[in-house]
Amino acid sequence: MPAILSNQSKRVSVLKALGHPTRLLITEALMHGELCVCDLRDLVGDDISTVSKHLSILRAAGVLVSQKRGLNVFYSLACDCFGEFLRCVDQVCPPSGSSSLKISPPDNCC
Amino acid sequence: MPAILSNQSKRVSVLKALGHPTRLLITEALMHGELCVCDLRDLVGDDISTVSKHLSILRAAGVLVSQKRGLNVFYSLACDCFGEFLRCVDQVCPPSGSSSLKISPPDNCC
DNA sequence: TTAAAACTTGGCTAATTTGCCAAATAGCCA
DNA sequence: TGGCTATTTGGCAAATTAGCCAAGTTTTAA
Repeated sequence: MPAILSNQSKRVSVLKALGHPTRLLITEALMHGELCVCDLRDLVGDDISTVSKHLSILRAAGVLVSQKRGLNVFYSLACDCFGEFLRCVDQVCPPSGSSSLKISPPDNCC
Repeated sequence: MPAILSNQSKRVSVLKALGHPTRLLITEALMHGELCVCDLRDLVGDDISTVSKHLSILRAAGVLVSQKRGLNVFYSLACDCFGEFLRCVDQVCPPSGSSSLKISPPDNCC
């Protein structure tokens, strides 16, 4: 991976990293504070090597940071704005109906 | 696809839909107003069937809505908050260095 | 040192996603 | 109607991603 990513590529990395159920779950869990890899493995239930790979994707995207203490590696959110971010995601939302043609002006959204 | 998606699944759909360079490009282009499929094909340069599939992913995720007028189908953002959303994405960002261990408190982020 | 625990990495197969071409559909106009 | 344009859908091969096991690394502690 190149050291310098365009702003566009950075955005895509962040979005892609978070666009996976396990990785979103992990990231949401970390809103309450740092956790080590085995805590997260217990949370998601996958093999620990799978969890570790998810974590490295999130860290490479800049969503998480890690800190090694003793035998454990603790992961935490790289910034505090993740809650607001999720609210933003929820606002980019489907209008109450389905995903069909626009009929009325966007309703409950934003 | 089930009619009712959990909030979690909806978030993942939105993030996954936007986590692709072409789809992010399309969505950003639509911040300036609606465009039809062939406008978007000219913008991204892929085959029109590829563009159409990207658009249906974005629509299924609720990011875009479409409106057919005559021969054309015009796509536009489902809500106005996409600019703010992008600002949010940019805040969930890598600290200036690389993706390594946490050394100093998160700096330029948030 | 040896062992053990906590992670990460390598390697592999299965599943998913991408993107093209060709064919189908829908709407407009002569 | 028939032809033309715009778009969607089906189907396929190539590329990417996911997730498991096994092996390697790092740190602690006996």
